[in-house]
Amino acid sequence: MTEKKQRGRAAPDSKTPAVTEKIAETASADDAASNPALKALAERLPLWRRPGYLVRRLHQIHYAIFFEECDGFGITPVQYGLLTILSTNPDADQVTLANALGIDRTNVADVLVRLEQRGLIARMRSQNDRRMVLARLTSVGEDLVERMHPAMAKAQDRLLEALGSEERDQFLATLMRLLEANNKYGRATLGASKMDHT
Amino acid sequence: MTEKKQRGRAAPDSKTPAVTEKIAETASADDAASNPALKALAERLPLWRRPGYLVRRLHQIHYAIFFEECDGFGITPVQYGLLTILSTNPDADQVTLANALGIDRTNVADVLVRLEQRGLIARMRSQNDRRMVLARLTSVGEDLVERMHPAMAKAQDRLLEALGSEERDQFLATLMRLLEANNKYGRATLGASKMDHT
DNA sequence: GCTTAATCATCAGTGTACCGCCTTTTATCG
DNA sequence: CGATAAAAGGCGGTACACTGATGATTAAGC
Repeated sequence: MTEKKQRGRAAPDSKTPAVTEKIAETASADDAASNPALKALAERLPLWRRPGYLVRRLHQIHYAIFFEECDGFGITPVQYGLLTILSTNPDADQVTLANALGIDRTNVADVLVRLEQRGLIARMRSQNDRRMVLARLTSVGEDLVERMHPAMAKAQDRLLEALGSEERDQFLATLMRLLEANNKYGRATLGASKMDHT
Repeated sequence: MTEKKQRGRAAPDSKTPAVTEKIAETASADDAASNPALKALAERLPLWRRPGYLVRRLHQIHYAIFFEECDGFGITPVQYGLLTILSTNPDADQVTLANALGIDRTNVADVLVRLEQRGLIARMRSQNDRRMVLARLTSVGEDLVERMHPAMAKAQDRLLEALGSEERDQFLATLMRLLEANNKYGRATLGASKMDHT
């Protein structure tokens, strides 16, 4: 029955099993509530033991902390990441930026539009290769990157402040190891190592 | 022109410097490219050393792996998380679900609508408290939770398969520690511990 | 009982993130 | 040189994630 993809990922024709009949509020409803097989499954691998779930939660917490520290700048973590890359790699095209940031190229375009509207970056077609649109910081953008850096750094610190320095280092090392081992997923393959981040 | 909020989030009045003037494509552009102060900042705390950035990347990788393993089911990680909670807590209202999942209540409503359209859950107003909308799995939903569980579990394993068992345990322990220490962010305060997840 | 406050759901709006398809431009091959 | 392939950007669509505001219902205080 295929059930197709979800989440914009493909799914040009998500018809799904075509079941829309409401449950009868009667009969089997109660069995449903206490299905022992399901309970056993959920207990064997509960939410809070699924690494993917934990990582998603931590990601959201970082967002919250970031906004707490960086309120007033009106910049999101992704936007600041993009600005950071532009600060060391001016005149980068969107594919390069996507690889460096590890996000999708269409998403990079979206973010760039917002940053351009705010006057933080400027975009123009490359003269060498007229397919490419190059982006660079404006002086306003440079200024903002600099002024906002302490707040951003504070947010990074706060995310891990519950850990001892040893555990923190270990955690970061493991994170980097995982990223390196899985650096093949998504439309953007994370080519950060190709840039001068050394 | 105020530049409004970002990302819907707070910032009740983040007016930011209110700059929208485009750069003149002339003059100071080249200085921008090689601003030494910015380069120093970026080198002091590059992207790949920012825990928030690393966590975001890992989160995305989990998504990619999840879809690889669970393709054909058309279920996202969040959707499966919600179904998992419903499998042990039938007839939960949306606020309870939001707290258990650690996501926003409006988001829970969105996800529930999609799951209902696919016939995996049923929703109805509570008779005791007519403000609440209760959700429960349909038999189709129960079936899917069960059939999909191995693929989901495989995705969880694959995320950490690059680690040795000791490092994996350490990583999970640290993740849980961080979540516990930061269990106060976001509109959902993560009341998972209040539910029967033990 | 009536006013007020709290709670739950929903709507509108913004931002991130991804996919598939299409057009333009460049590179490549015969 | 002309056809074809490859690369870059853009568009439309879907799913998450959260804020703020509004309306309905319940609970609390008088």
